[in-house]
Amino acid sequence: MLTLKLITEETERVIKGLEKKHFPEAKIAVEKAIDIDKQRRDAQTKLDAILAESKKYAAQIGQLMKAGEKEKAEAAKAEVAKLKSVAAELETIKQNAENKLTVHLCTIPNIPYDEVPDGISAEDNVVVKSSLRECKPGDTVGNWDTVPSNGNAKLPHWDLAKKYNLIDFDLGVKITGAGFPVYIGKGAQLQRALINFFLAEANKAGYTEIMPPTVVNQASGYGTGQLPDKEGQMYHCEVDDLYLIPTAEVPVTNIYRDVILDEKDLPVKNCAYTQCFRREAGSYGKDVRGLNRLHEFSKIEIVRIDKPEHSKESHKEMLNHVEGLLKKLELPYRILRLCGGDQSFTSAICYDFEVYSEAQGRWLEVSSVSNFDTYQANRLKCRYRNADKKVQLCHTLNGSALALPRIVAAILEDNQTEEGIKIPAALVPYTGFDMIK
RNA sequence: GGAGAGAUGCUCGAGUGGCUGAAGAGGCACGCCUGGAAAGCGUGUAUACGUCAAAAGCGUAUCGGGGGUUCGAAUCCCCCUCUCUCCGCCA
Repeated sequence: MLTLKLITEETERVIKGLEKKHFPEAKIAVEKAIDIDKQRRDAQTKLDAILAESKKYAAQIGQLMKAGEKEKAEAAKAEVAKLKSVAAELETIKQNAENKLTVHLCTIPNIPYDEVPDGISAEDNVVVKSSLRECKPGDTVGNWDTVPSNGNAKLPHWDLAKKYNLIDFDLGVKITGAGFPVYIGKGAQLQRALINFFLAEANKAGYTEIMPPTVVNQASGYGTGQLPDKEGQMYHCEVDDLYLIPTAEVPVTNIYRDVILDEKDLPVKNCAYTQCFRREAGSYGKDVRGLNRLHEFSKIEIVRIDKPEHSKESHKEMLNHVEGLLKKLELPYRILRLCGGDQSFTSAICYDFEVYSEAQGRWLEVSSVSNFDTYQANRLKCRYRNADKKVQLCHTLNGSALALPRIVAAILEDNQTEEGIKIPAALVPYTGFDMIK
């Protein structure tokens, strides 16, 4: 959530930012936050004064009792009793205001950086780079050319998966349900190879590998912002009140919940492979066929915690890392800078990576690399002590590097030949085979 | 799952109702001392919120979390969480 300091000190900038994100009634929301905060502070100021007074009485009573002045002590007790009833009232007001404020702040999204382009929908996202052609300023998803055919990509991956017996979607339905595919033989090996490849690349780039739990408690869900609003998107184990993680971001970022880091420990660079679970309630149709949208999938996530003045540099490094992966996999890709309206609730700036699937005739999103500025850290209470010993909020960043299913889809579709499916050279040391026949 | 013990600051550890945000030790930082270092000596060493234009200062809260008793709680009571020991079960 946004800090109150930012909202009260830079109100206009916050409102403008929210408008860029096409958040409805930005001004009202901001004013409401300021108003509740004022109620909160008023209550605390009054409450503190009363508590201070009753503390003084309490100390006096102690002295009087020792001195044996019972009557005076009783009189003081009566005074405290009066103060206490007022204090209880103020305490309730303060608590209510605090709760209301937190709930309200959770409904206000992060504000975008200046570099974030204006725009409402995915059509307005700016294409900043592509492996297919030079990009000019002003290139957007909406005015992007159609991709020329490479001539050999005919079958979509769900047909290829069947043809080469790599993935059995029906078997997944039998065992669990739609969206839980069963990977078989070389299909399974390809998964394992990709996981190892992505982890090895991340390790090379200096990320510390973490293997976290894939089930988390409520506090963690709140920490990274999945709760309360995206509750319906997570699988919930009700008996134990635990949630299956939708991304490794949740457990890995929550390592730093309620933590004060030392400046010398920054940037923190972690990576993690986990299975990810998403209910994807309400998404059906052709866009979700095959591997395009699953309830369970594998993903390698990179997470960084950094000091504010270095986070943009960190973000750049993450973008380069992800781009490097796509280059090594020889997949046609493009990088989008998301516009204000299409950006996620919590990010200050976000780049999406898409790979082109010729057989499907569409771009598939394979990674999102975001800088959350202090938005997530504020909720997490992830802070660091700077050189002046002052405690301040960190910046948090994360990105997929990478999510497997759509990468698998693209590898299968884009590399299909008469002889079989060619495995990208960089991956062969990990698969142990260079063709799927 | 059953029985018992416990949870105090960066760490260890004292504290069973009254200036205790918390003794003492260690660590760390800074200063003195030294040719340099060690030792020694001195000083400092939580967070949040409020107040203030701001800093200083001051106020309030916090001894696993929540609630209660009391004029007053780290200390007493209740609930929860976690850790340890023993038993049971088990990859």
